[in-house]
Amino acid sequence: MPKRAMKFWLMKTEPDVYSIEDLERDGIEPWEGVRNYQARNFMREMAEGDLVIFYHSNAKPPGAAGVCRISREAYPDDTQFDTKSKYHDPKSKKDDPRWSLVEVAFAEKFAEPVSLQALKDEPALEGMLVTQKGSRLSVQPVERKHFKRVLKMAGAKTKVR
DNA sequence: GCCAACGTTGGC
DNA sequence: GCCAACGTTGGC
Repeated sequence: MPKRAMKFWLMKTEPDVYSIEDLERDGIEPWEGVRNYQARNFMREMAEGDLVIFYHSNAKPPGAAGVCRISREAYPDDTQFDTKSKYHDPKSKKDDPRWSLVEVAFAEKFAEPVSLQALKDEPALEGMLVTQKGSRLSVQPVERKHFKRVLKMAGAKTKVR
């Protein structure tokens, strides 16, 4: 079977909790704690090699901080069964896990983050979910043309054809 | 710290 | 199934 075409995503994180610098240090990180069905469903669509804009929310300023890629496709998030975890979900069943995670691998940290304001000000990014008011979704699909534009704005090393 | 947006929960 | 109450996200 041929591999499906690469897809593009955006994942949000608060840099106080987990930043692009943390990922640069760690190399690979299991993306624990997503507890939103829409975000979970997008993670389940991800395949190894997909590229992700690493987005800093609740930052000064908020914006795109770098790039990572999916290094392992979705599997059950163990923290849902851990009563000591803040991500514990008492309603999730071992034989039918409710929450999944993917693993992401560091690709690059932008020399300068591309701020949310800059994303909003770029006409070529019209329609990009993250620029829309009230968009709270922490895992989002990104159109190829939008992804490429963000890379260009960042002067990124990562190249997409 | 405020608050708009929006997802989830639970009573009915 | 409706919807009010509540909780969370995340920009500002």
